[in-house]
Amino acid sequence: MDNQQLFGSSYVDTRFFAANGTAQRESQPKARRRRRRAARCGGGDGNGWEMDGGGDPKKRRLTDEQAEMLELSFREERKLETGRKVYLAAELGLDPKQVAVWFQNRRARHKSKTLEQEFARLKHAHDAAILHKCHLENEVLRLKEKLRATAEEVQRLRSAAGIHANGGDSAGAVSVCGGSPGSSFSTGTCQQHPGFSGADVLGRDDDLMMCVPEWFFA
DNA sequence: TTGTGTTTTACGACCTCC
DNA sequence: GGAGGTCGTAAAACACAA
Repeated sequence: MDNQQLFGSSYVDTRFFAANGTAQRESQPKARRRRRRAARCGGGDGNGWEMDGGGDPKKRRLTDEQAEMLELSFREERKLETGRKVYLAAELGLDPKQVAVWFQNRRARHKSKTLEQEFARLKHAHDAAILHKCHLENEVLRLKEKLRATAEEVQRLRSAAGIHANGGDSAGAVSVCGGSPGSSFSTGTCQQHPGFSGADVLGRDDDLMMCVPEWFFA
């Protein structure tokens, strides 16, 4: 049967038929499944229906051709107006209700697949964002360590030169925490080291104190 | 052969639009 | 009110491993 004749020019884009030979099915297992079924059933019961051993007539499997034509029509237009439904039903030897149900189920499958793809895309973006965050946190730690070493070096040089802190200039001073490494970057009590201002390079002291993740102190 | 998981067909309930 | 939509679900059809 000629495809153009089957659907009418108003319902089917001939591009789909042109691609029909290589049209990719949704998945390989489905194609394999249909092939095996066709081989077993010998292509149906002669009325365009495939029923296994007198199965429930209310649950009739569509033939490959019927399914394929419905698929092509679906790709043309996902909504099913009355005219097209009646036309497809007549041409395929189906009940219009079956055509409607097939389209409903097909839309559901399409939506499910779309959601799956969207989920995968968002998950990929999320994972990438997490990775980037980790890199940034590592960079912060590296810079903080560098700052601490520099401050210690300054303190050492001052001590060597006999300069002692007098607490005069607190504005813009860099906080260097004494004691254990655990308290080095905490917001706990800190000594002020006047005369050294890293604020122009590193920003306000508070910013430095806020960037360290909690797990660093665990 | 059978148990199990997946896909397809069908239906009912409910919603929206004309 | 009727037609067609989505959503959730049942059950048949099917594939496949054990």
